[in-house]
Amino acid sequence: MNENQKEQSENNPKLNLKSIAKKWQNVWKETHAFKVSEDPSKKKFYCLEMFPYPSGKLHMGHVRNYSLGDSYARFKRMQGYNVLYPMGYDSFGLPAENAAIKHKEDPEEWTASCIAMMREQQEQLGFSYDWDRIVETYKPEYYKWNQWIFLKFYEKGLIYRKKSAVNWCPHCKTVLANEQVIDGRCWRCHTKVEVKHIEQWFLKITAYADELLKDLDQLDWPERVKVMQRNWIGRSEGTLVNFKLENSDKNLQVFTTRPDTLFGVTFLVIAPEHPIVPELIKGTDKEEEVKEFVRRVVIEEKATRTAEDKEKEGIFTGKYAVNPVNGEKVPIYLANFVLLDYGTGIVMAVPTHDQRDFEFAKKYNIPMKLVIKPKDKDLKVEDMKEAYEGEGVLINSGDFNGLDNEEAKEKITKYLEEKGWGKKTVQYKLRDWLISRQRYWGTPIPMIKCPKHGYVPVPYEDLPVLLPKDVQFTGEGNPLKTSENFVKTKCPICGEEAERETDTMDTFFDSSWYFLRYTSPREDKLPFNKEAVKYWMPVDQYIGGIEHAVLHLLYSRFFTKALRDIGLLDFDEPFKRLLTQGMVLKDGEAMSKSKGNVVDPGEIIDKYGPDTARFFVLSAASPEKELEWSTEGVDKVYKFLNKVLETFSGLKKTNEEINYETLNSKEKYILSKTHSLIKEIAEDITNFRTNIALLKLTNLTNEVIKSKDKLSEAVLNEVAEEITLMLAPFTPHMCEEIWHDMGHDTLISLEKWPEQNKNFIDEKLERLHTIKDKVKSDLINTKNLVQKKTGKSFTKAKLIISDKWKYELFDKVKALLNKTRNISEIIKEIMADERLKRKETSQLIQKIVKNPSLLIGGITQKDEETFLKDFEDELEKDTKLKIILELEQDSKEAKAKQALPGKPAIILLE
RNA sequence: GCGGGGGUAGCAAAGCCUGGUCAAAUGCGCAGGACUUAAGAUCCUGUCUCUCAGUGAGUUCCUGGGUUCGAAUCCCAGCCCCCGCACCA
Repeated sequence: MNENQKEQSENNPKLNLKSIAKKWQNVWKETHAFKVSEDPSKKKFYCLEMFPYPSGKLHMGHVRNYSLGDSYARFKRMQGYNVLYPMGYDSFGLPAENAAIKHKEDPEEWTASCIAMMREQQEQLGFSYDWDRIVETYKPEYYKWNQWIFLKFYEKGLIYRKKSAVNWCPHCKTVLANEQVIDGRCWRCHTKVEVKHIEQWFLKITAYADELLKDLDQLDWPERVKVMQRNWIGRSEGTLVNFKLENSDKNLQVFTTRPDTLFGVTFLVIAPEHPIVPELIKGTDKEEEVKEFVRRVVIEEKATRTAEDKEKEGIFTGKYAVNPVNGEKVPIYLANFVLLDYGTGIVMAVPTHDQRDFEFAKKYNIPMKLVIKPKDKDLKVEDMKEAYEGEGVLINSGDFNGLDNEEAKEKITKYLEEKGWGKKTVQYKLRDWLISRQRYWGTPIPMIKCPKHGYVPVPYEDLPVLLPKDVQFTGEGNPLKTSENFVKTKCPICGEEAERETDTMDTFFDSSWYFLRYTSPREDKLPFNKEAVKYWMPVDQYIGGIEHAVLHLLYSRFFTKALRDIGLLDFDEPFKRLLTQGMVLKDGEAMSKSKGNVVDPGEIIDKYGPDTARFFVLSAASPEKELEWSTEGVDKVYKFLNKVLETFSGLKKTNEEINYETLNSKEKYILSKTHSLIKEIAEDITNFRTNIALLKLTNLTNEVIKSKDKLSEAVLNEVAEEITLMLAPFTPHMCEEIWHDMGHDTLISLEKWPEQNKNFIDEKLERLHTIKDKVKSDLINTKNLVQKKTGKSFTKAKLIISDKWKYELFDKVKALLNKTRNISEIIKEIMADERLKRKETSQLIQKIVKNPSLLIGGITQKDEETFLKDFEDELEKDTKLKIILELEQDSKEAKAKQALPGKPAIILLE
């Protein structure tokens, strides 16, 4: 488009991608086009995007996420599904509170205004949400149900309070869940996390560890997300073994996955912060020394203690334990590499068969004992440079000698169980979910602390416990503590003076069930309406970032299971299918303010309109992969869309029946291609090959536009209509405009996906046209080349489509086909003939056998002729050469030739 | 270490599941042409190597083997890259 045209199209409101967007957004709004309700007569589809934290402005990641979701929802709607496609805001959290501290703003107002801004941008992009179902977690009508669920979980014993070492972020001034600590740092601000020992509220997610693990198998999720969850849950089977403390009747219980090495234990190691340590060393001459060690190691930050390259360090306690199976006396050590919160916090060490124990034993000169011998060689303790962790046969293991070590694991465990010295067990890495937060902007935990009755739940009828307004934001301590009205209350049991819990809930609590709320957002008797949930849930397609692989996605699964066990749900998993979309990059890096490479969606919408932004973001990369932002790419899309709008909006709606027999080959070809695509595109969208779908559509559209003069009105209208329908999920505003212009009075957004007419599909013709392009370029090349070389100019060219050896082949295959249908046999037979031994031979045979009609001419004579005629015209135009097509009339050859047109020979004539 | 995903032309990126229409879509880059006073835009063509007035030949999809009439595609082994988890006993 040149400047003039550009101006024209921008001045002409009809052709302006921006102004039509507004227009159709208003129409959708006024007609409540995307409002849905439960309709048992229709199949439902629940399409969900991870709801945003309302920071006020959309970033490209949001645009990508929602463009994917919206096109999917729109596509499903066109396929006839009753589509639930909602939006909401995860609107509790620190930024609002920080704004309050910094700028003295009211968190509620601040949040509301951020939501308003964000929503406006979402509306500008034309997403087809049912805005009547908006869910905002900071509103009492939502968080009331957080509290309700909290109380239900509490009743069920899924919530408890305990004192433990917790992760404390000094920057956010709150505790964090394990899932929120990444590499020893806060997930939000990346500050190094410290350890604090305080009493906090926990959610018993570990009660569901096994089910959370097992049910992963039934989910249609990206493998890597499932793997991350599996790792996080970290199930391992092993054995608990009791070692007697020497000169005492105390037991030291260890967890091991290698009971087969039990006879090789030469020492025990205890986590330094283990509660047994003080009594163990009390009154011994090692007491001071050990205490000093514990102080040093435990005070060290969590992050560095568990770092990979951290050197193993330990200290002997002076005490011994007794190995139950052989009565051996083994020394007890403390060491920094043993973790209190995994297993029992006490480890049996077998230096010969565990690398860590090996290193530790070397460093502290502890003896070693070999108990497993590899099958193919002998080992000697003195020669060992590292532990032998492989398979083998047991030695030095009493009655178990000679057993295969895998077998020994079971036998030894069984033996321990019989003797009462140990038992089989399962360990998880998953820890209970700490949900207390010492911050203001969250759901108040509905508990009251009575001096007499301890923690007492707030009665259901008193919900919600509202966030007070009269609080001080000082940046120090929990603001809730500053509201006397809030803190001071009466005990629900005795009516005496009591204090409210001032901790609030982790915001991940809010997001763990919001998808249920969407099904019945105004329900006021329960968190959600059971019937509505029954109709809509589970979510059929969930779309969001990978960063929630073990946070939100794990918590929501847990909530679903827990709510099921309370009797509110009757399914096990919330999200059937998950797409984790890739990041949006600029210059190979994630967009960030500090790098200054942020592209603001607002500006893009302003400049190019929403359809361009959506189309680009969907077409530039496959959804799971990273997307590199490209200004030129956006320009190209913009031009393409303008071209489509310009060309298609001049057309009329289809009212003529197409008389297929009378069509020329170009028309048949375009029809065939369009109708093939109807199915292909639907499949591509379903499988999130969105970029491929758009690529195919672009190619087809360009082809149609290019050859529109060769198409009859009926065909052009028909094809344009179908293409517009197929583009509608992606560029809905433009398509509404075109649809309307064509003379339809319906909304294209609510139209049906086009139906494939199989009669229009002609694969051979499509092939023919592919070959045509090659022939054309060959001819032009040859002409240019020859003219250059010879200095002569040519006015005529003769094309000969013939392939002598193929005819021979055809005859032979035909003869053989009477005998057998076995491809291999036919091929072998024919390959025996030297004259026919060619690269393509076997391919041709395959084709013939699969489709014997080729032998009597697959494409009709008429097709061939119309095709060639078209072709002739086109060639002449492009090459300024008169083409003489030589059709050999000998029936057999002609038929073969028609069936399989090869690359023709070119003869130029002066 | 455990687990996941990859390695395709100058680059980016399809194809692989379901082997043959694959010298391999598409985009970028590069080259040539058309249109233009020119630039831009647009359109057309080419872009592994050789050959070339004639349907051509050779060598390719990380490497090496295998299956098959036929392999980018299936199987085995190896090399390399990216990502997640990790002193979890």
